[in-house]
Amino acid sequence: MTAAPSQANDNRSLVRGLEILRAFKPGIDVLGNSELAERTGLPRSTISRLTGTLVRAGFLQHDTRVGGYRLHATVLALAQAMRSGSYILNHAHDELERAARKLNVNVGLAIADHDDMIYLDALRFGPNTSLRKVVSGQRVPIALTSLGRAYVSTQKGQTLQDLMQRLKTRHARDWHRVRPEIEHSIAEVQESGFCIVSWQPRVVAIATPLIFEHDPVHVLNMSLYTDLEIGTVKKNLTKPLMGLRQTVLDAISAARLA
Amino acid sequence: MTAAPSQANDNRSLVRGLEILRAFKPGIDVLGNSELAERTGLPRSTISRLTGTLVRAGFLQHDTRVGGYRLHATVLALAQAMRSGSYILNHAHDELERAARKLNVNVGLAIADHDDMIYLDALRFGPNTSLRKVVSGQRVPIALTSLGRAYVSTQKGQTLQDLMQRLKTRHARDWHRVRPEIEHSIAEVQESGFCIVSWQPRVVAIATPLIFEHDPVHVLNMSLYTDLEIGTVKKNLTKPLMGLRQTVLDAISAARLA
DNA sequence: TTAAAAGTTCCACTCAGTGGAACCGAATAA
DNA sequence: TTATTCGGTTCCACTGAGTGGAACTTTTAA
Repeated sequence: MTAAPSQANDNRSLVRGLEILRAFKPGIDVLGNSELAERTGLPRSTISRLTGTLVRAGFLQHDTRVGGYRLHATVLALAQAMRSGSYILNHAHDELERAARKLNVNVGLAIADHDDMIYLDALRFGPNTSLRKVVSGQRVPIALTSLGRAYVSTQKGQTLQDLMQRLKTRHARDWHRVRPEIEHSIAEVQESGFCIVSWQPRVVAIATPLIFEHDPVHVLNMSLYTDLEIGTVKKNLTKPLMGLRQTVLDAISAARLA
Repeated sequence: MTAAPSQANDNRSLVRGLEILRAFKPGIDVLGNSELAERTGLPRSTISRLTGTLVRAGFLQHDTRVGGYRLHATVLALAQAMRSGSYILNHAHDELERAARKLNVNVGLAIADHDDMIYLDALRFGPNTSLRKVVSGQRVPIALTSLGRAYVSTQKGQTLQDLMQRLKTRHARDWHRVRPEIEHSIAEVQESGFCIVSWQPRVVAIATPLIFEHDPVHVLNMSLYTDLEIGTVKKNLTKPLMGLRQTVLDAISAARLA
């Protein structure tokens, strides 16, 4: 998994504790001490002590049924704090929702983390179009998604080199295929401001970066299940996406003046 | 704020790092190093090192505009992992949603943390009844809410003593008023399985605890904005709440057999 | 019952982390 | 302009917090 870049003069125990937390992902709900020891490569005694601390601090809970740890609700409170503090998200949300409803497509806003993009907000429509589900916090790989590639296109110089290097090591197996795709997307963005990717069958996604002076790059996307040709989707979604992009940018710069 | 119970042989740096993260809450979006130093009582140099590590680990981001730190999207991913791993939440959610829609009231599921309850799930109806908002991760005080008091009613012996002590120190100022209220709620739950509280004007809430063998106590609640007398609300919501409670319990024990 | 696995506790060693002080740089005041 | 304050980082000598191997305990599996 994501090779921990840990280095420099980082606080060792803190990094290790956070590493333990990050070992939990959707699908990996419960982890025992020895499992954690395996994953992190740390001695069992060390893990035992750290998990103890994490439990007392309210970040993990012990599930006696299965004899392992789970994330505790404290992380929900943190997430809530994060979301409520992101003014970009706050000012964009209503517009995203409006667009999603109107066009009946999935609309998302994401930000980069390591070699993933993380959704800050995602409005999803299932097969039954009226059902709406809001997902945030989901990770998707930078290298394979429109979201991620739109992000890559905003990077340059050494940062870009480093990023590409990370992507290469993560997708070593099929880098020969992925790399030109990424480069194609970059060109696409530079030319027209967005890129289109279909990384899962029947799902087509289109994304455009939002660049702010003092904030990290955000990326906006739309996606849908469809049998249509990618070209047709492009024709249909380009204007809405770029329109939404402008709306969001306006809303935010307007909010800046208050 | 919540007096850190830190003690035992906890890993010091880890506790401190987590403490920094927990310093962010809704309304406190940005914190600089010196502000953090003040809040935590740690020397500035120590804070500086820890925040550095937290940034490199992806839990904080530096906002150059205001010269401070914000929580980073990694915590969203953690929250997502936590939610998707909570089988109680997963099996309850659809039922909560159904009930909320049908009755047009707010429905929530929460769990205890220190002297707060944290919503795992909360389906909210604004003044315009069709608008639905899903909030999770919100904290509400145990001592003042139906949610919290229903939780207190499930504790006993030393655990209860400790909890009450914590509540007392937190609400020292009006403990003389709060304490009998809590005790009233406890009696209410023991007698009829739920309690009713109105801790904000025009908001009445009713809550009932869900107890599982190997899992922490969860609490289910319903609430609404109303001008009705509390007795009327009680009459209207008791059956729905206890019904929902049973439905959820059934759904979960059914899921256990799979 | 025995064997294996998971978890905790112990303890001597040592280096990771600490925090005071000095230093830097930006913003504000004079 | 220069002085001052404030927030932040870096330095460094000190030391006890944290480490990890080994021993021990508990649980699970066979």
